[in-house]
Amino acid sequence: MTNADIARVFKEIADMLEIKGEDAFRINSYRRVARTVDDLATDIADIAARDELSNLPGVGKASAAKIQELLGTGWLKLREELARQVPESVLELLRIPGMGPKKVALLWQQRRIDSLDSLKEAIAAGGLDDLKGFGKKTLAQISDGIEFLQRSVGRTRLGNAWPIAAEFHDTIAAMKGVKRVEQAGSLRRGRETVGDLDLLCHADDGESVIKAFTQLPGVTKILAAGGTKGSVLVELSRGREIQIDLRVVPEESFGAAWQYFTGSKEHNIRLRERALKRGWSLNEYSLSDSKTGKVIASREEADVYKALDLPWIPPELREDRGEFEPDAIPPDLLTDGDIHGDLHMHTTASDGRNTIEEMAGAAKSLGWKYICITEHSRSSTIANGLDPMRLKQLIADVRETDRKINGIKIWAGTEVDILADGSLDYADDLLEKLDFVVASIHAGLGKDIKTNTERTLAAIRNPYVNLIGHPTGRMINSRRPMSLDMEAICREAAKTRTALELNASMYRLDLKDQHARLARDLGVTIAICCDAHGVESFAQMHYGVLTARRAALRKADVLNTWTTKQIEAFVQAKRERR
DNA sequence: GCCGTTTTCGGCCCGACTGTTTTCAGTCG
Repeated sequence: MTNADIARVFKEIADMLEIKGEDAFRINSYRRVARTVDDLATDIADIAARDELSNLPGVGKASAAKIQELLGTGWLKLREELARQVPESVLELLRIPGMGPKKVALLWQQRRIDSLDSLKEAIAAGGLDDLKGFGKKTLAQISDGIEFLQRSVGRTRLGNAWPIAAEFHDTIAAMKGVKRVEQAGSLRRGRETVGDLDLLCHADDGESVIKAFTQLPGVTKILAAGGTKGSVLVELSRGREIQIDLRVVPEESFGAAWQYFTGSKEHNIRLRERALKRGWSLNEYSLSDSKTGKVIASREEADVYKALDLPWIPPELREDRGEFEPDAIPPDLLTDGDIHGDLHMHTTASDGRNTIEEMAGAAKSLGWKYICITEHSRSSTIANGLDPMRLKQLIADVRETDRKINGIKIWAGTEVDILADGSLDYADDLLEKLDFVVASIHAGLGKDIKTNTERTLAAIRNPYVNLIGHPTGRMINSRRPMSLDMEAICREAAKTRTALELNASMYRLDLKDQHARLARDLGVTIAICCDAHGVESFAQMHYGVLTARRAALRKADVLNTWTTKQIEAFVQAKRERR
C-alpha cells in the first residue's frame, strides 16, 4: 500500500464517520492523519518498520495501529465495518458543492439515495420535494452542483490558473473606488494545483465592487453576492469552469484578512491556537484581546505574526509543515531574482520551436548569465532525438553561437535517455565532450519501485551525469509519478554530487515540493529548469521558484543561482571523483 | 482520536452567506 492509499482510507473513514454524525474532533483527527501521510516524502512502510509512526504529527497509538494493520493485511476492520453502514458510493455525494454530511445523511437514510445518478433521478422525479430542508432553491443548487462536478476535472494546474487570476486582479484593480487588490489562497501559496481563486480588495463601496465583479466578462454563473463577498464561476477552457471568490475588507483589517484568506486552513488553525494561548482571538478582521476586544494587530500581515512572536512567514511555507519551529524560515530563501540561468532546454535541433540564438537572446533579456542546450538523445525518436553525429554537429553549432553572442554563456549539453537497464543512450566518450549532462527517463515508467530506483541510481553513478531530469516523470492531473525510493536516490545524488531537477514546467513541477524538501534535507543540490521548448517557456521559471520556496530551498541549494565558474567546477568535480 | 509552557483530562478555530426548518442549521473556506 502506498502513502496515498493509506491516506485515502483515513479520508474515507472521516467521511463515513461524518455522515454518521460522530464527534467532529474525532473525525478531524482522521483527516489530520490522512494529511500527514499524504505529505510524507518517504515511504510510510519504512517509518512503520522503524516503529516510528507515533512520532508523526497527529498520529497517536490508535492511528499507528491502524496504519500497521493496513500495511500488514491491506485491510482495515474499522473501514469494513463502516462501509457496511455507509456505502462507498454515498461518499461521492459529499463532493457536490453545497452538500455536506448532514444533507447526505438525510438523503441516504430517508430516501436510500446512494449515488450521483440516483440523486439526479430522484430530483427529476420530484421524489425529494417533501423532504425537510430541501426547498426549490436547494434542489436547483444540487442539480447545478452535480452538473459542475461531472464537468470539472478537479483541481486546476497552477500554470492554468495563474493568468486568469492575474487578469481578474488587474481588472478589479482598475475599477472605480478600488484601493488595493491582492491574490490570496492556494495560488498565493504557490500550490501545484488550485481549487478556486481568492481575491481580496479594499474599496470605498464594497457592494458596488462585488456587483461589478459578478458582471465581468467570462462569468458564467453567480454563486453568491453579498456586501463583503462575491463568488462566481468563470470559464477556464472549453466546458470547464473555475470558481473565483472576491472579498472586500476594510483597510484597517487588510493584513489580518490577507493572512486569513491566504491560509492554509491548517496553518491558520495553528496560528489561532497560538493566539488563544495568549488570551487573544484571531479572525479575518484582527488579532484582538478576547476579554477587552482591544485590537492588537490587523493592518499588516507581518504585525499579526510579530504579535504572536513569529517572523513573517512566506505564503509558500504556510502549510503547517513545521514553519512555526524556530529557524524554520531560511533568511536566504530562494527568490526569482536569484536565478541566473537555465540548464535544460530544447531548440529546433530536436523538438523545440526556437533556435539556439533565439533561446540565448530571450534568456539574456531576462538578465540570465548562462543557458545550456540539452537536446533529446536518439532513443527519443518521437522528440527527434539526436544520434551521435547530429550531437557532434550541435556541439559545434553551440560553440559557434557562444562565440558570436556576448553577455551570456551558452553551454552544449544533452538530455540523454536513461535506458531500461540504467545505461545511457550515448557512450561516455561522447558525453565527455559536453559541458553539462541531463539524464532522464522517458519510457517504461510503469515498472516496480526497485527497477525504477536501480535504473535512476545507475544514471546518478555515471561520472558524466550532472542532473537527473524530471525524476518521477509525473504529469500533473494526467500521469502518475514513477514509484521511486526517493530517499535512496537523494542519498546517492548527494554522495556523487549529482543534482536533481525541479522541472518548472507547469505540467510537471517534478520534483514536487515535499520531495525537493527531502532532497534539501539530505544535502542534494537542486536545479530548477523550465525544460523550455520555446522562448515563452522561460516564464514558467516562476512556478519552479514557488515550488522551491515551498520546499524551503535556500539560494545556495539551487545550482542555477551559482556563477558560471561554480557550475563548471561542479561538473569537473564529479568527473574527477571517479 | 490527539495532545500537553493551564500536561493524563478536557479541551480541540471562526465568521459569512444561503435557504428556509421564521430564528437558525448547514456549508464553506
